[in-house]
Amino acid sequence: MTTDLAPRDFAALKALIIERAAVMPKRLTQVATYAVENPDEVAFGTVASIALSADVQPSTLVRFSQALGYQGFSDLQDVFRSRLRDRVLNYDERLEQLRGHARDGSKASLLLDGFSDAATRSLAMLKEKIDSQQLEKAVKTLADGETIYLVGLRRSFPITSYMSYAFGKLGVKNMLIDAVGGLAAEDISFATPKDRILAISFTPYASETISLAQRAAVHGIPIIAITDSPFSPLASVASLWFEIQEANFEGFRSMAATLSLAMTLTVAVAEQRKQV
Amino acid sequence: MTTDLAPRDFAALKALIIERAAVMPKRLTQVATYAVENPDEVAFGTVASIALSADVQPSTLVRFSQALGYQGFSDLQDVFRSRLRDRVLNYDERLEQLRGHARDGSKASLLLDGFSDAATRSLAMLKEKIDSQQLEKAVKTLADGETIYLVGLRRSFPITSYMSYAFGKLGVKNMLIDAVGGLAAEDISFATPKDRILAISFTPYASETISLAQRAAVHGIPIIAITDSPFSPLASVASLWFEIQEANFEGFRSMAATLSLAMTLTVAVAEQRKQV
DNA sequence: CTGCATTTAGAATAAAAATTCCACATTGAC
DNA sequence: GTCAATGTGGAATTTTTATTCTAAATGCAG
Repeated sequence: MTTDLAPRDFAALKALIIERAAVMPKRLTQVATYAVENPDEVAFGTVASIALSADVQPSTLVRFSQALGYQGFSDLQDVFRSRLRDRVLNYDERLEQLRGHARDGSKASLLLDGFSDAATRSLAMLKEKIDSQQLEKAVKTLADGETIYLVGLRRSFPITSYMSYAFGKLGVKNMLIDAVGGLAAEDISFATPKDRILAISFTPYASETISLAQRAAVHGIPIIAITDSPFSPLASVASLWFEIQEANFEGFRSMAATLSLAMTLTVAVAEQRKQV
Repeated sequence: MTTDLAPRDFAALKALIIERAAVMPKRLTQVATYAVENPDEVAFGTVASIALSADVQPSTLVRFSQALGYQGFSDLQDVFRSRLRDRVLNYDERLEQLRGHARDGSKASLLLDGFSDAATRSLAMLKEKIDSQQLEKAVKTLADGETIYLVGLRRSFPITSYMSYAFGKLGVKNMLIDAVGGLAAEDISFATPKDRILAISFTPYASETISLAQRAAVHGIPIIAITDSPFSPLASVASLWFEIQEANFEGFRSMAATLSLAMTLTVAVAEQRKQV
């Protein structure tokens, strides 16, 4: 029984099990059937619990694993777990792969690959995370107001500045808050509960953004926030917030997902206003 | 420590963690954040592996679990595992949900899909179009200079403003040219052939960007350009230029590819400068 | 049926994991 | 600054879990 078999990914393992099941002794066939039909159980269970539920002895599971070329049951279980893990992301491996490329390609094109890869990943996550009802609600809230104040500094500033530009083109009254000359606080002091605030901030949260949002919340101005964690100080003051996790590469976070969401909000709000 | 808390389903648990995180001691907050951000890791890992990756002691994980009303870590882990188990079972359900979405035709989520699709497409094209040698050359040119002037208005301004921010963080001398107070022309008049210009412009080309670039070209200042066509007025004055075609949706062009290229240039230039 | 090889059950053992405990550190009230 | 209360790190302990081993059972060729 050589160990040169033992696939590391679930699809290959499943194929192997099905193929080998036919020529295995009785109890091992039983395990094979059980494993293919209850992969979740195999992924999460213990040797004892699976043995019980598949109606075999614990040792049979170990023998089964070894018959397939694995070192023991735990080894085989890893593959079953990877199936559940990979569904979402598996990016360390891909990053490693990217590093591998480094040798042939130039340093800069490696970076380009990395950054666009991170962006693609971010976009994929975005689709999964954003709830359409919440999105709808945010659009309505923003469209119902008068002036939309756009608050975002540092890394988030490109986003708000884009929104300001697009809103301008689309005829939506807005005010871009920037820190030039420390005027931020004054700019926003004109805001009333009829207005709306769109605040964007990611770790490490810019203190100006946070304090601005807090002040606005006290005055009863509705805040829509885009941030990266439920623990963000923005989440607690916002009337509604979106969580966006941007993939990062070499410590630089993508902005692709945030930008897509920002464009969506911008266009949707403009269209909503037109209809009224 | 009453046990009347301790939710059995993941959604409730997540909500509880988020709520309680604020009033928990330091290390427990740390675990809370980690758990919310890495639910897969918590589902699959062992106390030891999770502790390592969350940078706490194993015992902290147990204390955390108990603080939430669970008997121990294993008890809490069960709930994290249920999330992955359910996801597989809910597969059909989710598909149904998706169909539902289509029917109610949430306008905003259609937009979101459209914009993120466009972004993904742009990124795919980017990888094909950019030549690594040219990229390398652009990096070298920019890194060799003194001050890098970043020129981009309107739709391109978010890009240059991001670069300016990132260059600042990375210690690369740069000057962001914006149109505030019409100072653009003056700002750039200080530039010498030792400096570099990075100009970004897409149709319809902002006239200020073009004229600025032309003036700089006359003074012999090397220009690296990012634009969308060989016929762009930027292409003819630049010493080296990249063509980027951004996919668009409803007339709004993505910026994902441009941004990825911008990040690449930024980081690559900073690294190059460090080496010298 | 007899003898040999393979398979199996179940207990024994080894390994790994979770949990507890306690000394030390930190925080906040006075 | 001192004290008490609370929180923390790390080792010790307990529990759970995987693996190995052996005797018995089963199947199969002759």
